[in-house]
Amino acid sequence: MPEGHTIHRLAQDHLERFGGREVRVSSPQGRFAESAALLDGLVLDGVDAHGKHLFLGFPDHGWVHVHLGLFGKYALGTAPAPPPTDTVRLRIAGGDHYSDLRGPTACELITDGEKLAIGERLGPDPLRNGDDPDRAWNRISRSRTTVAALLMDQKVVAGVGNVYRAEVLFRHGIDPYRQGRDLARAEWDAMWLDLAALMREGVRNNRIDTVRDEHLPEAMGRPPRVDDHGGEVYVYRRAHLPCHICGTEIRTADLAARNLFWCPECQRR
DNA sequence: AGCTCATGGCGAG
DNA sequence: TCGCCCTGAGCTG
Repeated sequence: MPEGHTIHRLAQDHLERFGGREVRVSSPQGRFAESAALLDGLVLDGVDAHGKHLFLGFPDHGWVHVHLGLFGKYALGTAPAPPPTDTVRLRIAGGDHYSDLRGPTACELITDGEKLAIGERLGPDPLRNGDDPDRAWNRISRSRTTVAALLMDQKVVAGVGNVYRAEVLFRHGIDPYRQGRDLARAEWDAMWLDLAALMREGVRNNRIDTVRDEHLPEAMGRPPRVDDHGGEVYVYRRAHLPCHICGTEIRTADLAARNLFWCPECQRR
């Protein structure tokens, strides 16, 4: 489930559970074992999240940089931690809690400078207070690339993934194939604000819900539905099903090696 | 038991 | 644009 909201939630959860505490750090799977040994017994003294990147800080040892990629998952739980299975790349344990990381694209010990460099190549993140949507607008407004591709480009906006992309375009009635330079300033400003609100709710609930109350199935006189990824959405993974608003068949296509979903009626050029 | 697919991203060409 | 890396769930047989 890793889009930006997942990472910010993980940062929050790690801070609450382990922040300011000595922690046991290990790598049952082995690929992070050397670094884990360096950190074992130290105090976790800071966390940060930017887009889909998570950073766990240790005094004088820099940061553990985690990127979940497509498959990475965290399992958080209360002590006693279960016997670690051989796919746990990173286990952190302390107090009454443990955290197991499996399948990440990145789990590496990095310096302050390396952390800064990662931040510098990322666009503004709707979940970071003070991040500036103008930086994204500068890219978008000059680009012939489709809005759908721009939204997934982490150098343009950090933290948006395939679900938020599809859903925010639907909520603003924007054809995913429109070029960035054909987007109006007001449209981008509205999408940015909406992303910030949706993703904050995503952090709170630890899932993605994008359907407005008045469009929920019950309000529309339909039975409640359970979506595959666990939230209420308009178009994501709803290929060939009727649009909740207009009944038109939701379309799907490949775009930059990812599945795109949209309603051709509600989202017109 | 084996296949396919998934909310990512990187480097080679 | 393609192939590749990471893991697990949900099929199929």
